[in-house]
Order: sequence, then structure tokens, then C-alpha cells
Amino acid sequence: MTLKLDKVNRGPHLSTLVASSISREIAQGRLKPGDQLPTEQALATTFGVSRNVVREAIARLRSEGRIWSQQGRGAFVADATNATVLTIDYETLQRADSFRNLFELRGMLEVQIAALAAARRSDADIAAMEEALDGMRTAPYGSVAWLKNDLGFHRAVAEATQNPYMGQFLVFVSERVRESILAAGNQQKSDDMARTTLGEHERILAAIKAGDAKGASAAMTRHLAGAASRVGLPGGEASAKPASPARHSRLRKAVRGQAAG
Amino acid sequence: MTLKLDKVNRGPHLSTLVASSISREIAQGRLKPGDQLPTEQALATTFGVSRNVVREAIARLRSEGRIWSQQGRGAFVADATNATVLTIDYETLQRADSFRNLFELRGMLEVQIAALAAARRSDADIAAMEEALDGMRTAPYGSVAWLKNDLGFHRAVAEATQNPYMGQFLVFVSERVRESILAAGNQQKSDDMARTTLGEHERILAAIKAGDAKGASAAMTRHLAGAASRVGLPGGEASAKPASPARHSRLRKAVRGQAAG
DNA sequence: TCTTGTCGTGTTATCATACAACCCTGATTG
DNA sequence: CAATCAGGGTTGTATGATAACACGACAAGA
Repeated sequence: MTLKLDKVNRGPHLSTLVASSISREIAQGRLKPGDQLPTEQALATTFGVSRNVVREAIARLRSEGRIWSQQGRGAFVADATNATVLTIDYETLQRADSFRNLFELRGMLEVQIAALAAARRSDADIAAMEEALDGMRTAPYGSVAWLKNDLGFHRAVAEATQNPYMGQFLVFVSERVRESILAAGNQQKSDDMARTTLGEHERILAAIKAGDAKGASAAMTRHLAGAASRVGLPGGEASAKPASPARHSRLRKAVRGQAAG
Repeated sequence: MTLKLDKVNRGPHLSTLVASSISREIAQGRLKPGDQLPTEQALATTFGVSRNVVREAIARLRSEGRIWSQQGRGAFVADATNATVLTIDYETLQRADSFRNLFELRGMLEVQIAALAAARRSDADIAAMEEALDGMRTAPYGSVAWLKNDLGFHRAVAEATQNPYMGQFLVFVSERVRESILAAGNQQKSDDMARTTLGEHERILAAIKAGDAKGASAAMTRHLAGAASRVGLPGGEASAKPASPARHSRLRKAVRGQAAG
């Protein structure tokens, strides 16, 4: 088996390059689950690095659950389902369709979370949301402080579900969405957007405060539709239930604007 | 002389122990974002291991986005939002409330995914679901083959959304739920459960096949309620919209049964 | 023939040391 | 005062050695 392993070009860390190279071999199917990797020594020579670097790369892949190794035997490719971490590599983040898909996933989470939050929120949760909203009011639209408080609001909503995983997942997805927006580059802001966005948040908060689950998810749906249009996505589809079965209608190039919250 | 055994508990890999030890320091706030870690040499001596092991641990934490390092300066704790991977450590998985919360998150995803799948499924998606269902029919309830096809069915539904992240997230959460069930240990099966579960799946498939988004999510809700009761959880709350604002009603001990699909 | 024990080889796990690349600081020097 | 340079400290990488473990080969014994 001659794995197509190129010599690594100098970059941030050699171990990172080696790890992603092996990872690519696995992702592209040249290394299937159960296969044994070349020995550390062999990998070291083929990559042109020291065995130490190879070991750091393998330690990383092992922590991700992609491979497992045993002393005296070797390293083997693990089953895909054994992945103990959920990761989205930076390369795919830069594709326009992955942005759209991430945004859709985020919307799905947010709408449901809003409904749960309305049913379970405590007074402390309400206070956290109001604090974040205040922070957004004083910060200029699109600034770091604004984005921070925006994320903080949504996190507070997620934490109001009393289910810690909700916040964990939502923040993770939201951060990927934000990175994806940054990767797309260009942005355009206006004071109008700030007012609109703030109003959307206020309606969400009001519904949650009132314990109105249905209203909260509706307000969140509106907010996400607005956010989608502000970043150049067709709004309706970002909601949980698409009106039309627009099959395979992905790959829109338009990703404009920065503040997507 | 084996005096090193006192410094670190023997485990799978020293680097793993060091990594989780540092990770715990960060999680418990003794190391805050921006703080500088001790030097590799210092960590090596305090842990009683070689610098090489420390480097493997740091390589792992760096890949997870928990810390960042620069040559000539040192290693620093990164912001929590910079985490590039989503991970749920095994310890918290074993707690009963985390199981309940994970199940709720999974339910939220499944119900929405079913609706999307009904709107977007292709013929190939339908074929994949039917194949998985066939596999469940021939395998004994709760067996490895049964669980594999069960997961395969839900994965097929997720892939029918034409959004790869849906499947990625769902499989991740489902695997954690399964691990959590296994951690709880005891299980009880019956042919009755097999028939019931199969019927629930068939109704989901029928709704998706018909393009009935509302029916699909309803069928999935019923399925999840059934699965919840089969593993000893109160069924209704696992659905997306809890009937009552049962605040802080977590920490149920009853986690019985294995096949939760 | 079958079992069992031993040994040798290959591999990973760990250790130890050395050097290169780089950052930071402070003294030197123009 | 500013620029430069030397030095120490830290991470990044290379190299060699040793320990722990897996596995097959092979011979001795029943």
C-alpha cells in the first residue's frame, strides 16, 4: 500500500501538518477503519520529520478518536462512530454552502431552545438576557462588544432551558457560523440594522419572560429570518420548516455582511 | 524503583493523564483564559514525566483549541469560545441527569430533522431508510446489528435533509446517548419492544415518503416518547415542547434498558 | 499430535539530551 | 535618544536509547 503522502511544507506546526495529512488519508478512504498505520518510524521518514513529531500528531488523532494505538502492536484506524469529539475543520468552513447549512442548523436549535426557555426560565436567566441586551444597546453595531453581547443573549436563552448541552451546542455552532461569516470577508452595517436587530431580540425576551413558548419560537424564527437576510441568505429557508420542498437548492454564493445575530 | 506511580495514576497513556489534568485546571477556573501555563520543563518535573509526554499533551490541547502556544514565548489558555471541537468527557456522561439532557437534545434534533427530511428527501434517501429498516427486522432486538441499523435509519433521515451537519451532529449526540445508556448498565428487552419500535420507525418512514413534514415530526415525537419510556425516562418531556414548566426536575435515577432508538 | 515455555523481532511508550528558532529584556553603543 | 546587539528563557525539532508489550517461530516435553 503506497499512501500518497507528500512531504510536508513548512507551516505552523509540523505535527499539525502530519496530523491533517493522516486525517485526510482517512477521510478520503485511502485508510479504512481497521487498517494499520505505518510504523511511527516509517511515517517519520516518509514525512521527513522526527519520530517525535509523528507521535504528537498521533496523540492528537487519538484524542479525536480517529485512531487507536496499543503498545507493541501499532496504530489502527478507528470506526467513524467512535469519534469522541465533534469538529468542523477550517477548510470546509470557508465554503459558501457550509455556511448556509450551519446557519440552518443553528436556526433549528435556536427556535426549539427559545420554546424550551420560555417554559423553564428562571429570574436569573431573565436578568442575564436583559444584561446582554443592555450591552448591545450601548455598543456600536457589529463591534466586538456588540457581537459579544449578542452571543451572550443567545447563550442566556440556551441556559434558560436548564439543559447545559443546549448552550454548549448552540455556542459551538454559532461560533462556527461567525467564523464562516468572517471567512467570507465583506460586511456592511447600518444603524437601521442595529435598531431592527435590537427589536427582534426584545420581542424574543418579552415572549420568554411571559412564558409564551409558541411566541418565543415565533419571535426567534423572525429574528433568524432577519439575520439571514442581513447576511445575504434567503430568509425563509433558515427557519425550521421550509415552505417549499426546494430540493438541492444549495450553493448560493451570496454571503455578505458580518453581524448575523 | 517505581516511585513514579505515586505522582500519576497509571492509565492508558501518560500524555492523556497530563492533558486531562491540565484540562481540569482550566475547566475549574484555576487557569483562566490568557494565563500562561508553566513551562514544559516545569510541567514535566511536577508531573514526574518527560518533557516529551508533556508536549504530546499540549499538542492535544492545542488541537482542541483549549490553549495556544508560540515558540519562544510559552503556552497560554485560550478563550472558551475558541474551542474548535465539541467534546463531552466520559465522566459527566455517566451522570443520570446528563443522560436525560442529552436525550432531550437528541429529541429536539430528531423532530426537526424529520420535518426537513420529509420536505427534501430523495429516492436514494428513502432506499437507505428502507434498507436500515429491513436490517432491523432481521436482527434480534438490542443486538449489535439491531443497534447499527437503528442508528443507520436515523442517519439516513438526517442525510435526507441534504444538510451534512445534521447527520454529523445527530450521530454525535446519539452516540453519546448510547454510551450514557451503556454506562448505566442494566437492560431489559422483549419481543414486544421490537415490534413497537419497528412500527414507530415505519410510521416515520411513511410520513417522510409522503413528503408530510408535519406527520414526520409527529411520528418522530411519538417514537422518541416511546424510546424514552423504554429506557425509563418520563416520555413527554423528551419531546420538543414540554407540556408543563417542570423546572429543575432533573436527576432521575431510573435509566434502564439499552436500546433507546 | 498437542501443549507449553522460551526467545527473538518488531512496535509503541517513555526518557534523556542536544540544538535550532524565536521572543523578550536590558545593556551597549553610535 | 535611538538603534543594535548579546544573553537568557521558551518552544520546536531531531536523535538515540531503554522499557513494555505483542506476536510468531521454534524447540522441548507429554
